[in-house]
Parts: sequence; C-alpha cells; structure tokens
Amino acid sequence: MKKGDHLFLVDGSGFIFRAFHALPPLTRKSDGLPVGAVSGFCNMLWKLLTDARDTSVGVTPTHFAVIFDYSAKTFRKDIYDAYKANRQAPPEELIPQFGLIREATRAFNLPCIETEGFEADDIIATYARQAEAIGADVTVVSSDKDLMQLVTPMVHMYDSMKDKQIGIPDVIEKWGVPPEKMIDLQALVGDSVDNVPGIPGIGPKTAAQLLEEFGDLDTLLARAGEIKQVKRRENIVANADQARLSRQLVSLRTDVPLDLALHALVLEPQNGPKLIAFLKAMEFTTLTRRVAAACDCNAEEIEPAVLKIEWGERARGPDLDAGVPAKAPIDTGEAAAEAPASLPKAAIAKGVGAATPAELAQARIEVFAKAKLDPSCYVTVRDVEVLDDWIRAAQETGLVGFDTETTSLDPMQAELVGFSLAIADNTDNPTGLAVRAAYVPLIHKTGVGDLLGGGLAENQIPTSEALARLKPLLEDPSVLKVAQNLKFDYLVMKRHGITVESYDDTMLMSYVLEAGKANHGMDALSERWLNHKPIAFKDVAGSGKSGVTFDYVDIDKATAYAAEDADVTLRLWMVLKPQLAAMGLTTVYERLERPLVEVLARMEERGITIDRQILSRLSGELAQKAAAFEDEIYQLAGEKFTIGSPKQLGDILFGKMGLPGGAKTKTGQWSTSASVLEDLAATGHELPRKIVDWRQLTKLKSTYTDALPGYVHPETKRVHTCYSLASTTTGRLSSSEPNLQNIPVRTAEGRKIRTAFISTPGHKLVSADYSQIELRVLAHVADIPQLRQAFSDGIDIHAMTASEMFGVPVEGMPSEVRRRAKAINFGIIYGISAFGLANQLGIERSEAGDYIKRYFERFPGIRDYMESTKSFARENGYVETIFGRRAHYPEIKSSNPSVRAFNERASINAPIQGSAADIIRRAMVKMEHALAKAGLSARMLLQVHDELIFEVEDEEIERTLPVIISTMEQAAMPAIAMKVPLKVDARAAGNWDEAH
DNA sequence: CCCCAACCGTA
DNA sequence: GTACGGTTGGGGG
Repeated sequence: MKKGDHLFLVDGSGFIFRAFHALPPLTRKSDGLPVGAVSGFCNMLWKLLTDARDTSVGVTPTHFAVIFDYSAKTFRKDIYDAYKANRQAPPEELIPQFGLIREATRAFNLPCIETEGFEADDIIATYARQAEAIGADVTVVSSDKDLMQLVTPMVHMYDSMKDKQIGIPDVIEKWGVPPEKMIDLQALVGDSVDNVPGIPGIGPKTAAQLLEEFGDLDTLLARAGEIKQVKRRENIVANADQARLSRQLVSLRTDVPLDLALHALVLEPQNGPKLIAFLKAMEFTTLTRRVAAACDCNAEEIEPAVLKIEWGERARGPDLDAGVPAKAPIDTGEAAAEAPASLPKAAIAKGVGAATPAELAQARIEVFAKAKLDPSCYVTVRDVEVLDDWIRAAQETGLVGFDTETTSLDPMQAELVGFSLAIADNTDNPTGLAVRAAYVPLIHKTGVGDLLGGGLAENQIPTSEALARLKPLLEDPSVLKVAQNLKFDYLVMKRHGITVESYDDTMLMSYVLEAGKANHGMDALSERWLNHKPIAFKDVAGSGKSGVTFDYVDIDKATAYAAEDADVTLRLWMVLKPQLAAMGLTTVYERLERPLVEVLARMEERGITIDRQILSRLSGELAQKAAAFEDEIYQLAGEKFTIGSPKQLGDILFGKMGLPGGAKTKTGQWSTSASVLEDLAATGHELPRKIVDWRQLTKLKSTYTDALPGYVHPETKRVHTCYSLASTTTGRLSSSEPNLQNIPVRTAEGRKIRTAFISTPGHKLVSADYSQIELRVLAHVADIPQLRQAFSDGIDIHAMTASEMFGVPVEGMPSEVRRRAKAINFGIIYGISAFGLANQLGIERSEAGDYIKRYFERFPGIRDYMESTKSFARENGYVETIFGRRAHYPEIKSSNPSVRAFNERASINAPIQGSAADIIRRAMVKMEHALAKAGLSARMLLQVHDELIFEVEDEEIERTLPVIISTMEQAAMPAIAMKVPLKVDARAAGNWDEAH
C-alpha cells in the first residue's frame, strides 16, 4: 500500500446485524437452511462494491477487507468480567449463517478477517491507523459510534444504509465532541448494550458539555470538585474509577497482531463465475441475475457451488465457539464458464459462447458496418389490427426501436404527428439480420400549399386510439425501448399521459464512448457505425421558407424517413451497447447518463415562472438608459454610427480618434472587447467607458429582458428550458431556448433580471449551491494536504493559498493579496498559463510566471497532478473523471504548439470540471427519491452547474433544506469517498435573486 | 437564408 | 487559462 491508496474496511459483524434485522426473519432456501442474513449481507456487499469498484480510476477503493468478530472472549473480558455480560446468544436461525457469510465474503473475492481475542473494531482500528500512517485514505463501512473515535481527515466512516459519509463535522454534529474525544465521551456515558458502566446520570449531552468545559476526562476527574450541580459532582467523584475502566473498555486497540498485512488487502477483480456459483447455491436468483449481467457471464452455464455448510451442521456461532470459519472450498464453477478456445466470427457476433465483451463488441462493429438497410421492410400502419401485431411482436422480442415525429423541435410545444417502431427479428445472426420498421401516421394533413388544405389525410388511426395501444408497450418494464435523444420523445409521450419505462438512448451511449471525439447526432452515428447516410430531414420537409412541419409531409415520404430513423436507432443500439461493456463504461452510462433522461424531462416539463411585468419594466428602463448613452456616444464620436458593430466602432476609436489599439482579433481587426475598452478608459478617455456601459445595458435588454418573455409557454405560462445531456466534452449539461444557465448575477443591474424568476403562490424558490466544488475536487484528485486540511477546517481557501504563497497571515490580509491568490486558484483549474494569469491580473507575464513557480513550490502535488494528467492524455487520447467518465482530446499530440497547449489545458481542466459535473448529476438522480422518502413535495426545476433550484411549499421549507443539502453533500458516496467534505449552501426566497 | 466572427452572460 | 449559448452585425450565396 502507498500514499494515495484507499482502504475500505467493512464492519462485517455490523453488516450481519443490520442485514438480519432489516429482512424478513425467516428467509430459507429450498432445503430449509435459513439464509435471510446471508442474502442481506450479499446484497449490501454487492451494492457497496458496484457503487465503489467500477469506477476504473483507482481512487476508490484500492484495498478492501471485511472484518468479523472472532468470539465473545476478548481482552476486554479479562479487564472487566461483566463486559458484554448481558448480551444474549444470537438467534438460532442466525447461527448457521455466520459461516455462510464468511463463505460469501470469499466468494466476493474479498479478504475475510478475524483475530482471536479481539473484536472486529480493534482490527479495524489497527488497519486504519497503519494505512493512515502510510498516507492512504480509509473508509470504515459502519455507522457504529464505537468506531467514531477513528475518524480523522484521512479516515472516514460510511453508513451504507443511509448512504452517508461520516467525517469530523458529522461526529461533532452528532455527539458534540470531535472524534478524538469520543473515547472520553463514551467513558462518561457508558453503554448498556455492551455493559460498559460509565457514570450514572450522565448522557451524551452532559458529557459533551463537560468535555467542552474541562477538555478531557482526566482533567474533569481531577477537577470534579468545581462542578456546580451537586448530584452530578457526587456521581463523578464517586465513580471516577469506573469511568477510567470504561475508558479502557471503549478504547480501541491499534496493536492487534495481524495475519494479513495491509498490502494483502489489495482489491482483486471480481471473479464472476466464482461469485455466481455461490449465489446460485444460495438460491439468490435476483442477485445472481444482476451479477451475471454485470460480469457478462452466462449464469445458466455455471454450476452452483457445493456448500459444505448445511442446516444444523454448524450449530455454534462465533460468539459461542472458537469461531473457526468454514474452511470448505467452494466449487467455483470456473471451468464451466471458460470460453471455448476459438469461435468463428459469426458465432461470436451472435453472442454464442462466452466471448469476451471486447470480442463481441468488435464483431458487432464489423457486422453492422456491412449490413445493408432494407427499406422494403418499412411499412405504413393505417389500422389498429396491424398496429397490434407490431406491438405484440415488440413485446415478444422485448426490444424495440422507437421514434416520434412531431411539428416542432421543442418537446413542450411539439404536436405528435406519428411514431415509428423497429423490430429486429434475427438480431444476432449476421447473415440473417433483419430489422423491420413501421411508421404510424396520426395527423398528417392533405393539400400542402392548398388554400383549402389542412384537412386530415385519410386512413390514419385516431391518435387517442393508437396511443391507447402503444401505452402498455412503452410502460412495460420488460420491453426495452431504444431511442435517439430519448428525452425529447419521453416528454412528448409524457404530455400524452404515457411514461416510458425501461429505455436506452443511443445518443447518450455514443456520448459516454466518445465525448470530445465525435458528434452524437443520429445522422453522424449512422454514417460512422452503419455506413449509411439516412434521409435528411430537409429532403423530406424542406427547409426555410419552403419548409413545412412534418404533418404536411406526404405519408409515403414520411414512412421512408421515420421508419428508417427507428431502424437506424435500433441498429446503433446493437453496435454501441456491447462497446460500453467492452470499454468498462456501462456504469458511467447507467449511473450518470441514462437516469438523468427522466429527471431532466421532469424539470423541463415543470418549467419556472417569470414575472413578465418586471421584465417589461426593466426593458423600458434599459432602453431609456441606453438611449441616453447613445446620445453621449454620438456626441463624443462626432457622428452617428452603429455602436453595436465592432468594425464601425474600431474605425471610430482607432481610426478617426486615433486611440492606441490594443489586442487584435484573429481576423486582424482591432479588438474592441471590454478589457481593451477598460484599458483605454483607465488612460482617461471618456468614450470607451460609455461604450462598455452601453454594451452592458443592451446586452441585458436584448438577451434577457426582451427575449425571455417570448419563451413563456402559452398554456403553462412558465418558461421551459431545454437541457442537453450530450453537448459538452466534460460532462456538464447545457441549457438552451432559453439558456437559463447564464442569467446575470455579477452586476446589480443584471441581478434585477433574477428577481423576475419567481415562485408560485404558497411556495418559495430554494437555491442550493456547492461551495468551491471544483477546488475541492482538485484537492481530492491531486491529494494536496494543505488544501484538504483547509477544507476540513472550513478555512477561507483563497486566503489560505495567499498565506502559503506570500507568507501573509490570514488575519488582516489585504484584499488585493487574496484576489491574486483567488485568480491563481481559478487559473490552476483552467490549466494555468503565465499568459492567461497575467491577462487576468493585469500584471507582467514574467511576474505571473513567478507566481506560478511559487505556487508549485508550495503545492508540488498540483504540479505532479498536472504533469501526470497531461501524460495520461497524451498516452491515451482522453482523460477521466473520478467516476470514470472519459473526455477525449484527439488533438493533444498536435504539432501546432498552440493547439497542443490548448488541448493540454483542457485535459487538465476536464477531470476537475467533469468530476464536479458528475457529482451534481448523481445528486440530481438521488434527489427525487430522497425527497419522496422524506415525504416532501419539493420540485427540482433548474440546474446551473453547481446549483440546483427547487420550488418548495412554504410549510415544507424547513424540513426540505436539510434533505437537499445532505443529498448534494453526500452525492459522491458511495462510489467515491471524497477526501474533502463537500459543502452546500441553501436559501429560500420568493425570487431567484434573493434565494441565491 | 445561412453562416461566421465578435462579444458577453453564466459556472 | 476551462466549459457553454445567445445576440448582433456583416458577408456571401
């Protein structure tokens, strides 16, 4: 083990206890063996591992062990005979399960650890301290208070049931004392379960208060006479020895002799067949299926393991006997799962046998690049009977390509014109591959361009009837719907009362596989993977002035176009899906992409209310102010001109008036950017300042106050933005029509626009934003001790940076010093260059270079991170977020130095920006469930990169804020245990400006 | 009618 | 220095 590794220590006994009590008491397998606890244990372990392991980045976890209690006889019994004396023997049906659970642990390919004479907690403590000393991070999977004394900046606990990480602040919040005082607190309070005496009459609150006052237990006992409360004083004086004994009992030993050294706990890859063999023997069908899917194993080909433990055979649990774990080897069934030596390509493409995922993916690529599309398999469906045939076929296959045709690209406005279905009859046979597709026209019109036209074309199924047939198919969880950019179709169908369930989205699959490398539009994907150029929309519906909406397209032409789209989508799915598995990107797709489809669809559907009166008043004010500036500008320029034309403005400023030009644009024009004009203004010229101010006013007016009201939906009266899931390289979302991710906030004038975003009556808007999330991610990925410490302590991070760099104390620091450090911190995230930093700070490039040098001297880990990221990008052509999302930079090796440098900066930025994006994506996916579970009705409306905006009923606000905050702060767990805490601030108000 | 450059709003 | 989307002006078809 080395610095930066991450050790997971699972409190196995705690897991058993929870699994046993969380599940129906008497779950038995067919021969009567009780296995409820084993089942719960396996499910919990599987969840923990799949959440944590598949991230492929190696941040979390590198080492893993499950720790068990060995027996009731421990050193504590020698110290205090009554220790755990009132503990009852475990329930009878739990007894045979102890051994099975150890078997389960080994089937999961994990070390299973217990040591005679010690409790699991002592072993955990010993490993944790050893790992910490090396500089590795530790996550103790348990919520037991007895383990909280172990928490440090390097050691966290994780409550897997509540999906919550426990760090120093959480311990303080729960117990009122920091982790290092937990021992003293427990010594005072005692523990009735373990029969630790403590001091009578002292509970957690009193104990925390006393420790706060006296510092520690010894001081308290020595100065007990000073305590004012008589009864309390007497109790403490009388029971001082008992408290000291209790302290001995609750102190965890960190010197347990260990059979397995730390390095032996390294996390091995999952052995699918071995685990499946065990699970089949236990008859856990659901989990078997899940594991088989995740490991790409065919469970049917794996024989159940032969268990050597049967009901009654092992009559004593570890608390009663010597705790000898069952040694019986498990028949892993590995032989059965081995792939045949070689398979013909065709057979592999069929998915026959156990070809590797990579082979399957490659075979699919080759097959589909050659397979021709066959338009003769496309039909128009004009009656219900035929539609029913198609739906039945889809139900039988369990897989259907789906696409809607509408009158608009805006899903909130779009009218459903028709839909298409594609069915693959012979999916996996490359020679007999056959996809057929149907277009179901619903409201196509006749007589394009005809004054009398617009009547419904004949022989179309009425929309309501067709949708009544379609609904059960789309809502059937056992039929996978495959679409391209499903969010659109999902919303269109939702507006017709249909909620699509079980789906895949080929656009998102492509995005996960090739973000930064390719365009994820259907036409491009089709050309890339199918060697087929689909019919262009404009060849069917025209474009521009001669363009028509799809309902005016001739039904035959519409069928050719729409059926092809469904066909292409289904084929793309067959090509892309296996690639996800082959590249190890299934988890990214399934956790960070696919679930967001419906989350975002709901947010878009909800929309947000804007107050048009406020905006129109603002527009008036802005127009007046701008007009005043225009007069002054013409006066100063000596003529009228188009102020908004950079070309004309340049001629005035740098030609006519002869001002010194600054930067040039890439076309060779003098730049008139704000920074150039600011510089000119600083040298005493009046005009440039007025231009800057005029630009600000006209920008606010044209982009916001004038434009936003045009986006108010005629029926909902709200504004419905459209989020794009697949348009950034880093994993961020983007928002458009309107873009609600760039509503002004920096200037007072701009903020007025935010006051127009309001809540509905009886509600408030809640804005919750991550504080410094990108710097925290940087502290995590680059593992910088000072940054981690500062974030753990809640210190002002820019001031800390300044203090480290310039040796200035944080107290009374000049704001300019802090400003510079802040610019450097941002610069680091952006892949700093001396040029850029100099620009930002308005200093010489050499001085900026000195700052950077000094920064790297103070934080050498940052330089290491940047260098290793660059070389990773050069070697692989992509970089990864902490959750394994990839961002590709194909030009990173460009021979053009500026192109190369740009790609290097972008690849330094992408893991930081992208990890933060992944975190908030996770928060969004978890949020709806978290709110529902708490019985809250808050509705998530908007996302602005590090901020979520909700609409919350007035009476629920107090209860809602903690749920939102906790869900966001814990969003990385359990996949990644962040080395720095995430912090979220949230406020409620009647409008967005005040809530932010 | 379409596209690009310049500029500027956000994180 | 990163990542976006929208508006305007202006050139070319």
